[in-house]
Amino acid sequence: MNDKYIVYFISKTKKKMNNFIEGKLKEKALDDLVPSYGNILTVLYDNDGKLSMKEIGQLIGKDKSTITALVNKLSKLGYVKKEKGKEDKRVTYVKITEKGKDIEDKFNDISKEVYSRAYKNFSKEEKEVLLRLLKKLNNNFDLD
Amino acid sequence: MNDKYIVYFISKTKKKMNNFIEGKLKEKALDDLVPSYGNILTVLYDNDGKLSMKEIGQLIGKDKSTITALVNKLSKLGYVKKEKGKEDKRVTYVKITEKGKDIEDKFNDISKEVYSRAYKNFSKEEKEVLLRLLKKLNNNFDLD
DNA sequence: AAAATATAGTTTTAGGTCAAACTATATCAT
DNA sequence: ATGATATAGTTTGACCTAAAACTATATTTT
Repeated sequence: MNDKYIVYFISKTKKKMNNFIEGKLKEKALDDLVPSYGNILTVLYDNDGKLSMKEIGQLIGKDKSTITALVNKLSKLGYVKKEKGKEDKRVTYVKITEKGKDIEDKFNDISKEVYSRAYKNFSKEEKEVLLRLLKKLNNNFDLD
Repeated sequence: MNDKYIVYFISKTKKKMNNFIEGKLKEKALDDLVPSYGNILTVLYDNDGKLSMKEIGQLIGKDKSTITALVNKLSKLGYVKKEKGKEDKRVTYVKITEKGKDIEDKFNDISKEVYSRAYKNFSKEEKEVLLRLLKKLNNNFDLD
């Protein structure tokens, strides 16, 4: 087993996690949603149902133009709505709708399923080590 | 630090690795290439410069239609050429060209830079643990 | 041997993602 | 205060990726 597999495994794992989440969304009849939309709903749930476009981008780590595309889609589907800021008119706030709130439980279930699948057969210690080393790996690519 | 960050970190790390490789490709004046093309060249270098489309797909973990697109691009750029199989006419072989061979050294350099950056400040033991746990994580998403 | 099935690859179509150029608004410098 | 700069978002265009439908060839079944 060679060092070079790190890139391969990261990439492969990411794809598998995504596929897993997609499958769960289908199971729960949320088939108009895909994982990236889920990310946005999740950060909204975690932040009183309201965030600016920029904040969403920072929280889910995607480019602002991507956020525009995703939020517009989510808005068209009725899960969120956009609202111009009153103090600062450059800002656009994204607010969760009733329809969006209605599926929060399903999302939490999926989250739990993802993490329990991910950490199957992991001891508490292994979980901590993996997360610590992964964070370190991630930080290594920040230098200059 | 919460369990749920595992998905975020995997995803973030993947993107950063990709950006890093892209930067290196630009540095070395290989700006007509992007990381996914690099993967194909790398597996060709590792396999006597000749593989079928299907084998490439299995080795780099991408769908066959993606392989068609990438190999066609690489072929248009002159780094590889396609050749119909003689025994089995369904098979298409991809062979590396002289131009493709010429940049092998640069690729190996980039590989080394990626791994040494990834494992900066990692002890030998930490490397092994990370790879082992990552592999386990990856396998967990295979179950049924 | 003919029909059914499997396999390799391509085409089509669609979606996520980002960089760059752009618009609108806000803040800063002088 | 006004011109320069910064910031929030959008638009456009490009690329990677994959699913589904399709073509061509090979293998298996009967």
